[in-house]
Amino acid sequence: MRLVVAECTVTYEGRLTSRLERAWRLLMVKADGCVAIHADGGAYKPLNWMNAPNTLVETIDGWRVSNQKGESLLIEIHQVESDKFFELGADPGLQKDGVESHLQELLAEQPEELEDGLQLIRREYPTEIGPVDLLCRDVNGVTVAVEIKRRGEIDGVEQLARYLEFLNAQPDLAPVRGVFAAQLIKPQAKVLAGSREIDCVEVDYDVLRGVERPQQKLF
Amino acid sequence: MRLVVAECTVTYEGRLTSRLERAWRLLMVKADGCVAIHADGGAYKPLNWMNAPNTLVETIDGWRVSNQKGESLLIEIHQVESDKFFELGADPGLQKDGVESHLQELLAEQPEELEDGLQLIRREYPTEIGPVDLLCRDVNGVTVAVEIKRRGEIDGVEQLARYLEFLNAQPDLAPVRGVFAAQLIKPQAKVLAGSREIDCVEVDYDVLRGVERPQQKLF
DNA sequence: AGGTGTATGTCGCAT
DNA sequence: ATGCGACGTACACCT
Repeated sequence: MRLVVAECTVTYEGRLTSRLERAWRLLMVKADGCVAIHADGGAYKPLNWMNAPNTLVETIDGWRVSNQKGESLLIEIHQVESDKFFELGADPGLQKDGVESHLQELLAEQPEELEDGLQLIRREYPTEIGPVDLLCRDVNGVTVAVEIKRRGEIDGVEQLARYLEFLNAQPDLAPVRGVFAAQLIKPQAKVLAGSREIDCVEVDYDVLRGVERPQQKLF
Repeated sequence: MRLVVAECTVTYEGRLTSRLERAWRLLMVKADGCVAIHADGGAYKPLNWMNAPNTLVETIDGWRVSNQKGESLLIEIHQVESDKFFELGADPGLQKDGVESHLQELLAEQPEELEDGLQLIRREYPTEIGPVDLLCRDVNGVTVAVEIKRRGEIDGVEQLARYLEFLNAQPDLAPVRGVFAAQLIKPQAKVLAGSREIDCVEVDYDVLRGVERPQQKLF
């Protein structure tokens, strides 16, 4: 990894056009060739960047980074305060303990947390337009399609509506109604769900875990 | 900006749990206090980070970064190769050109670039499910909802279809038809738009700017 | 502070 | 390659 602290002026031309006026910034070049220009603030996102693969040409005036997609980053370098190279080696990578898939597991085990008497028919029920998170049967014997999101927004409701349209076209399943489940459902998503006659349920991840492993809550 | 190259082991607990095994990485601390941990590859996104505002406590073993939302980043530092501080000063900021808002401004001024005789009723017309980019009236007096994207993809068509559904439920506006405008519209989006009876218009940003400021193009 | 829409989103996975 | 969904999305803008 090469780290350069320099006073620079930058122009990006590609998916949009942007310009950075003359100032001191950090230029980062990683082993894969990607380039990022960081200011001293504004969170982790760089002001400008160019992902790998790209071509970096170093001239007397600065750097010209370009790629095959027609994007280009022109870095005019006026003064350099530091220019260092570090050999970091490969990274073992980030291990995540997921939340999204876990939520689906928990609700598949405890569908009655969504609605009294709800019983699981199948998880990841396959359809031509994609898998339905949970297919269930309610207390009246009616089929229920459940879409699960960590955060419930409009596009999740749309997704469920498409599934319902598809499932209701199958005589052996119809009628099928929908339940939209998420840890938090946004107002606009609730409005759209209401207009599509889809029920909304907000679920608490910690409660679900407690239901799953009640012994953790007893003492 | 403080740049530390160190061999470290990292644990993040917050919106999820994650772990980085022992390896050499770059630790970046910006003036606003935000912390980012970069590997030597994998684009501009850091492996882990903590946005400002937060609290950084430095101990003999490493750093503990935490915030008020209950997130924490534990950086165990085993070896340090470099630890440098640079005073970069404030950044004049990134100037962008060619994003959706500009396109919307230009088309609001020149709706006839979308369709002959089209007249603007209102920009950002509010509905319960979100603002319609442009609400217009066509040469026959029919209401037209315009959705503008930089790049026209399926979800943009879906968005417009939702607006049309809601607008057509209002007797004082109905019937409302849709126009989907973008610099480039993907084939699938065109197909979907066609099936929803939504017109597609590809607009040229440079031409729109020329229409707005013709004197710039004359010489 | 909270809600909503945009992003040079990025990233991963399936087709 | 393209499409699609998730992301600790981040971020600006508005109420």
